Amino acid sequence: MTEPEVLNGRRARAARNDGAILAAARDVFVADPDAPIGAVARAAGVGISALYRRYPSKEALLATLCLDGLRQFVGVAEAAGVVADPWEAFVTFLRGVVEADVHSLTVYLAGRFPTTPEHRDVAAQARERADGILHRAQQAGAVRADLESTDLPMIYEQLAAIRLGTPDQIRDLRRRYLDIHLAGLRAAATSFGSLTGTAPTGAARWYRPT
Amino acid sequence: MTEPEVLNGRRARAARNDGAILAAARDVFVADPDAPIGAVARAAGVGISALYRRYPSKEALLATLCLDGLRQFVGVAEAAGVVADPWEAFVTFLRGVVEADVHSLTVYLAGRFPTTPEHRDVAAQARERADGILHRAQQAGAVRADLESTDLPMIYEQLAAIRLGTPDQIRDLRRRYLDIHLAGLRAAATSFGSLTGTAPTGAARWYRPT
DNA sequence: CCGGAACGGAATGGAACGTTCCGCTACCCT
DNA sequence: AGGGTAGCGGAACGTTCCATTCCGTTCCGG
Repeated sequence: MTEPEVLNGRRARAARNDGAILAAARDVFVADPDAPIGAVARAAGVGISALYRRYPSKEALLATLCLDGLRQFVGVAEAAGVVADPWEAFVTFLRGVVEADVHSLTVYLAGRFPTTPEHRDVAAQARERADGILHRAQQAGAVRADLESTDLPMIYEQLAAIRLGTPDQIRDLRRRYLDIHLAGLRAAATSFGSLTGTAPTGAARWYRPT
Repeated sequence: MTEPEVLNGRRARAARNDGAILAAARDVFVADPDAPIGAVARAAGVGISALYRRYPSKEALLATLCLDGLRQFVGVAEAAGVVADPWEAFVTFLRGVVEADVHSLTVYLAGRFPTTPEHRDVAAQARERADGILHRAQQAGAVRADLESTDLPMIYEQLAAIRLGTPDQIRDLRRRYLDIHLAGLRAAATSFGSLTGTAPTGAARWYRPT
């Protein structure tokens, strides 16, 4: 990059499009994983060619988006990991995941494109971080002991299913219902009764039934 | 119906198909509201003609299914309403709604066909019954007071989003996560903090963004 | 033994969508 | 100054999918 900040004209526009397309794709596919690619172009304010110049196919775009989501997930977990109080770390983590709607970018999109080893690597990292935060909170006696780590994705899934109204309303509602989940997840809530049934097995999650 | 039980031959088969088609439609559309109508025929073990003989269009079938779902919802609420203990009534009600997957038949399907006044009537009845059960539990000090009646559909929605594995596994998982919700909904859980944000407005629920 | 109710499944018509392609613009480099 | 081309908009193409229609067949009821 020679003269990075004075990029104007054609190149500048292209650089801006890079970001605009990714952001638009994120918004569109989070709202509807089956959205047509033309919708992404429209949302980004560009033509279809601008998409295909950057990604060889829809699948490639989805794969990129998903990988970004996984990395963001790891970032959220890292940020929450440094919170001193185990319960607060757990809460910060869950809020972060829900806020960034990272679940809609990862599990929701998985199964719609061929996953790469890199996806699996980052996903494994993500799982590890999340498990650490959960176990710490459980050993501190803050989170109920009968919660398993594979329960967490189910909680994201439930909150990601809230899709009512504008993005702002969605965010507020998800916060509201995360409050309810959190109240039910505290160790003290175990006195109301233990969880019935068993948590899902981890392997089953990475595909979607058609 | 002359000789109702001795119906054999053509008529008997037709009568059986009536039920088989509805049951198959229920299963198929609960699993995927966008399923093609051919999938229903296959699941029912009949040809497409058998469907179109009974329903003039896919929309009509969906409308019937939805109305059935609403009626079932009212039935569940009635059954729960007679439980003496307010908290137990509330739990019975929620468990019934989740068990029957009534939400997937009503709100999930709404917006995919033109609703009739009858739909609205039964839906209003359903809302009324549900509100009664909730308010009774709240006035008895069993359910947290900051829960609104429009929060309930959001809880169904979250649980209906759990679609992992076989129908049996789905049922078990939903029970498991309903346990967490219930723990968070008890009045005692208010001590962990009040709910943030506001419940959705009722009007917004009866359409789905495309 | 005939009329038609009930049905299976192929045929039809149309809509949606991923991808390709064509032509244009305006910037870069010499 | 001006050719070469990166970048792009959007029409066109070919395919897939699906609701609905249609036709031939079967077999009950009278």
